[in-house]
Amino acid sequence: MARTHYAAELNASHLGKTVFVAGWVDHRRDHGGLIFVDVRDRTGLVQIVAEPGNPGFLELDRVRSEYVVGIEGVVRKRPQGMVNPDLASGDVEVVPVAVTVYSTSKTPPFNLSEAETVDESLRLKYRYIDLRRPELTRNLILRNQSLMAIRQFFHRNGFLDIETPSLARSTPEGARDFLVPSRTRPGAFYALPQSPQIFKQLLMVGGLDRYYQIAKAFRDEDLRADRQFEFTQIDVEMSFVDRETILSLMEDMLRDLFLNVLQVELAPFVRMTWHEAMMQYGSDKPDLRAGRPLITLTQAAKGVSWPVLSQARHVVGVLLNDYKPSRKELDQWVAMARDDGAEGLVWLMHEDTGVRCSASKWLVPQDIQVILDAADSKPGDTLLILSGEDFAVYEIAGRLRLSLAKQQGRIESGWRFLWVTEFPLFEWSKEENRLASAHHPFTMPVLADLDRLDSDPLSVRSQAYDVVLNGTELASGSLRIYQPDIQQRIFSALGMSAKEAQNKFGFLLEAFQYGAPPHGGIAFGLDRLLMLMAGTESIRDVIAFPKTARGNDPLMDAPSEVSEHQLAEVHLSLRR
RNA sequence: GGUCCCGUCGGUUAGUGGCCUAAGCCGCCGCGUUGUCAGCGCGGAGAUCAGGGGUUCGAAUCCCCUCGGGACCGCCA
Repeated sequence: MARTHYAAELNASHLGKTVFVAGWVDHRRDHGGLIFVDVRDRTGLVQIVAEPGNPGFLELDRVRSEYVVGIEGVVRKRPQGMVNPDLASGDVEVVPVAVTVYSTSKTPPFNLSEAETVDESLRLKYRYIDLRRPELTRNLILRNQSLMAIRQFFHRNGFLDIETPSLARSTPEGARDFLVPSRTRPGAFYALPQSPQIFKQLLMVGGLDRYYQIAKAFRDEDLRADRQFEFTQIDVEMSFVDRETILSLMEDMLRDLFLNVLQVELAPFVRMTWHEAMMQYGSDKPDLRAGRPLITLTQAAKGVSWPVLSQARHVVGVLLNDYKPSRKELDQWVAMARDDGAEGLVWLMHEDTGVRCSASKWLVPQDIQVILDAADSKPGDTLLILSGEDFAVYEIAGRLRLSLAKQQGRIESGWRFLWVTEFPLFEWSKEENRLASAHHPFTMPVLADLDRLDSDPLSVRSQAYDVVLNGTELASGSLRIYQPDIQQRIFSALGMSAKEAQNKFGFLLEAFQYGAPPHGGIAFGLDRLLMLMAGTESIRDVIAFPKTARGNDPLMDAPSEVSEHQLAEVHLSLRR
């Protein structure tokens, strides 16, 4: 006999029907003459009840937690007062006609009901048990619903789902590659793609026009709560479009996703340039939920008598509306700012009767008034001020703003999406002592900035954009370079000789000589997006079989050693 | 590569130099229980205190190393 209903589907509409439910024993309650068994499947629970003389009584008497059972039985209404409002099927129960025990189970290594507190590596080792928990089951169902909605959206909009290789070529720039030794070409290696970036650009040259893929990407960098070695991207590329078309389409995609899966209507996304984001939030991924933006006080401070403020190139304020901190908190914040690299932190407590200020020795009342006015501070507010020569004071102020909001529970709820645009094209790599691409080397510069490519490359803006949600970077994209000459100039700005560029990206430069369309795209971190949608703290909660923070898989015990024979086949020997 | 935290019955916690023959709760096993749903009652089993080395009359407890786990910094175009 086969399953006729899922557990949580059963309700008063099935009264009197004979059904077949199957699943795992969640819990057994034995009253001697009366046995209750909760059967669990991926939808939830249903209660089975049997009295002595019931044809399934002896089987139900011997089942234990996590046994696998199939129950044919009749749905009946629970007696008066015995309804369980916490269960979807709580109005009814099933009286067995026949009970089959398919599998027994050893005592589970941890209690499913208190798994939240159990060491995660143990749960990963027994992931197949952990997955039976409603929370994880729900996350994987959410993942499936999301994938379906996303695929349908792209299908409706004329995109082609095209697969790209997992065995690719190692490329310079970017993250550390996962290498795969070649058997057929001794001493050579494939690399697992850090993203399908180059392939999707070649698809545009190939005329496929609108491409998307739910693709695995691989980066051999240290893991974090929101980072795994391998992760899933929603990868998109389009030809013959302007930036606006891409941004509004992707906004539609997310709106469609949230409406379909979470029944949430998203507000239009906020837009700001990278420069605005840095000035207002000290971050390229602002969390708009964490209170008001930073306040630039540089101009106002010019007039005060204290050189620490008046002479500083940057003076930034964090205003806490209607908050009166304790002395201990103030000291803690000063220490926090110092630890973060600030030279100091000045605080002003704006009270009805006057102002208390940590720098009252140096600031006359008139100075203080000028600053409070510039910050639009009202009595009851507290103003924190950082100053310095380096633009980094904005970043320090931004982190302070965020951690204070968290500390004080001032993070608002909601889905605060925004676009950050016009990122710098380059950033300075201290490690390699050269320019590096901020996004990737195929990003189109703002053409008006191109004449500064040699004289002031760090000021060159790019036509790149990010989607940010609640302080998390969800997606990154750009219009791409499709002109070989511009691409060559970028490579050389990155310190790559023409010969080197030819050697590493010759195939791409060559492709662009055979008719490259203008194109651009974006890639979303699907796991992070799902993590936020599921309301969890780690992307491991939305991945069926994740790895630990050190990149181990406790379930398969990967990575593992391999035999000498296997090594020899791929022409490797281990260094001692 | 770095900083910090953690490792005690199957799970989760207590124990921070002698009172530890290592305690509680959940789970497990046995008996009893006809309306439970975190079932209840009674009884029982279960721990070389992650591993190794050291200090000490004496170590779960202090020190060192290794292994494993977590968070963060670096890194993640």
